[in-house]
Amino acid sequence: MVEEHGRSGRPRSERARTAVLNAVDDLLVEVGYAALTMKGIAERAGVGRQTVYRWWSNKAEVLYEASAIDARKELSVPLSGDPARDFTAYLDALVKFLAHSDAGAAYRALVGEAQHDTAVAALLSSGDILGESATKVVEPALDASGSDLSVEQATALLVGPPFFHILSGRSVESIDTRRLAEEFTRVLVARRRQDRGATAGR
Amino acid sequence: MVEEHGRSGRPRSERARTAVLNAVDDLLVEVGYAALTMKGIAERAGVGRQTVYRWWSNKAEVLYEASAIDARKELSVPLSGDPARDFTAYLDALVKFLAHSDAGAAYRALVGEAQHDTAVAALLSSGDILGESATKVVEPALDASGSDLSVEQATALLVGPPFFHILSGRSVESIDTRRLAEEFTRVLVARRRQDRGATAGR
Amino acid sequence: MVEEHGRSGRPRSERARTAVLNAVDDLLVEVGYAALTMKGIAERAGVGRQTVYRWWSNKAEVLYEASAIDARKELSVPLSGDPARDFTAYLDALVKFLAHSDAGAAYRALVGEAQHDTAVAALLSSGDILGESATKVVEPALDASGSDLSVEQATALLVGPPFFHILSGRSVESIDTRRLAEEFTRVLVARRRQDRGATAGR
Amino acid sequence: MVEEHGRSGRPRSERARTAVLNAVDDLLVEVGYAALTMKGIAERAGVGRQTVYRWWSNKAEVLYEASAIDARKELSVPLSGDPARDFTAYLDALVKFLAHSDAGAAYRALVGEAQHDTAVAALLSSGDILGESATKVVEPALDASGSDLSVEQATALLVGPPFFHILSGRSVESIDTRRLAEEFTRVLVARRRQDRGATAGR
DNA sequence: TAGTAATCGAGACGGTACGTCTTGTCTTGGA
DNA sequence: TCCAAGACAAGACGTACCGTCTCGATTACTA
Repeated sequence: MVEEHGRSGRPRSERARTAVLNAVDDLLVEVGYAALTMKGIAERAGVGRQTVYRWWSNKAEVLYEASAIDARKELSVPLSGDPARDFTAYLDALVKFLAHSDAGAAYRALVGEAQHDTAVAALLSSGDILGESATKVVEPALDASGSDLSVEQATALLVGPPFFHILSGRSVESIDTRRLAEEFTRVLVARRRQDRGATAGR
Repeated sequence: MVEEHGRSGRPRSERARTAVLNAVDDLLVEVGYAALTMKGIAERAGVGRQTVYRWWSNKAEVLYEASAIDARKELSVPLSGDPARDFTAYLDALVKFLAHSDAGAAYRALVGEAQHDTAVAALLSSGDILGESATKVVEPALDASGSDLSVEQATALLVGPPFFHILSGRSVESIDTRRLAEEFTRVLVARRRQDRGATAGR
Repeated sequence: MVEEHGRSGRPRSERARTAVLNAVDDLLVEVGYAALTMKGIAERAGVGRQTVYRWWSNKAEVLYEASAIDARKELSVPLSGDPARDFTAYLDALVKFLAHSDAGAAYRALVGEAQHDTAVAALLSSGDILGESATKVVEPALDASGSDLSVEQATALLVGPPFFHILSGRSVESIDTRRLAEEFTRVLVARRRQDRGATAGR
Repeated sequence: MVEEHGRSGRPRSERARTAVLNAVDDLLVEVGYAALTMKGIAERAGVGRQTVYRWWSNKAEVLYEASAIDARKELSVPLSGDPARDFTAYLDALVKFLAHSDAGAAYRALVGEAQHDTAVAALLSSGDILGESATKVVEPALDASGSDLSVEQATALLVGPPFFHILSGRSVESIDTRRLAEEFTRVLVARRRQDRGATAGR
């Protein structure tokens, strides 16, 4: 990929860009999301404030760019071919991400902000980190199962319970990922067995 | 319970209290959570700022007190005795609450804030609105089903999918509450049929 | 003197009155005039705020009542009959009062406040502490000298120089009270010698 | 002197500076010193509060900068060479300044504040407006007279009486500047006549 | 090689919420 | 009627951050 920018003028400083992203990473851990400010980011990065505003319009955007790669990495699990095993592995990764990782804390903060800031909501929708990662695990099994659930519905069934558990402040220890994976598997399979019958009334 | 206040001194003004709660209700709808400020609340209520700070330590507390009653009311559904029907009714109420009501918008904002503010997290935990309302619907059916799921696990299975769907910004229309209720019912029942067998490997 | 008050009702509490005056005395020394507040006075005195406001309308009034007696005492010097000696004694007392005593600090603060608060100005005029004390020393000598200066003019000549010196922040050490007394004496005497002559042109 | 600012960064706005100084001038006349607030100054000047605080630490500093130039101008009198005439002219200017001018009201307020605020006291000492202006009139005559009074002592003798008169709230009309100038002249001269003699006892 | 133009760091700008403080008034129960 | 306690509406305090702006100083591409 060739280096290209709007024609002439000084090119964007890669040094400044990475300094900002690192500063956000550090500050999120040190002071938390609430105390994270554009001013603080710029000062920590040793960068002018205008430079931050030039490339990101608010702290959510910086944070998103700074944590999205880590998030995707942490939510990526190798597929074994055994659905139940893969679901369990994914749920383990998901719980670890949401409840214990820095990138997960950033993600939770962004989801929180998105509840009352449409710009942040759009940002999160543009790269649906949780949805994409879950889809990779769910889609193959869903196709094989013959279930009539949409991928979206299926991922919500898989991701929803632990997501709710953690975001609503319940204890992480009481999440039984193996059991959740089992129940999810059963839902997919059950659907196949009842092709003609139970859902006829709908 | 007798009206009692710390012995001497002017008693708390009920007029001021309700003015503040009403102001918060109004302002949330008018300007949104982000633009909701303690200063703005006080001014709208025609109340001194000190008076607001005296009884609530931040906007989350005021908002919680102002919306909790509405929230509980909106999430309360009469039980018919037919689990599947009750689950559907509850999920309908839940979706309507989370996605369309003012109290639900307040609740989502508070859940968001709780992700990076432990005080708000504690506040929400102190009166677990979603958990309590779901428990009323889930517990009777769970007891009758003989399933070994804990109430907490079961409510997460019921509430999690739509909760995730809405908070992660997916379209509300694609939520099929009847289908979710069905699957949830199946999970409870399935467990009973397999008392000896499927879960033995755990 | 008989205890009298407006007819019926609870009589004024002498305990509260002295507690307030003592509190003001203490607080002036401890925190200074700027940090002296009606609230602070009431709390320090263990008295309701309304009680303070009932009897004094602002901190200047309380301070005036609390320090006027001390002030008068500190500025009262016994007359010897020798004008120069009496003037020196008075000036010594004046300098000590203005520059070093607590009552003097209170007086200076009140004079300061009087520059932009007519209520305080009226309060100070009502009991002209400096004028009265100076008059006691100046008037006898003035009468004896036969000078045509008014008492007011003469006191200003005596009190003015050290008053200006201290209130304008000059070093107290450079005040030579003996010399000031001498010059003042000379002014009184000189006037007599020139009854016919120098002032004819006026 | 070259315009220099700390190297980089946006330079100080002269527009904001003069707007603040003008606002203070106006507000002092309109609302008085007591009701003069940093908030009010900023709003009147159409300037952010931070901008005011950035360059002046309290209202006294702003007021000092805003009125010092006027004060110096009002207290500057041309010298005729005739001491008595110059003293009278100076005293007239002084009385007019202290009792009737806006800059004088500001000065009196600052002197008042200085009685209980060491920062203001230091500010006034740093540019001794009254002392400097008086010195210009006193020093030449003092040198010529051969009196052993220090300049400081002599200025206190000249300035003190009207200063005391006005700041202690006495009527301005009863100040006889011609007479005060005469007496002051006499003090200087008297000293010369008694080089050997009267002061020997000291 | 000079000119053009967008970048960079720094930091002042107008604006506004923060949470605290004091003001002077009011409303209790008790003396 | 007074008193202590303390809540009330009002509004200034000094600080923090917002997003914009204006500097001088780089750093490329373009002519």
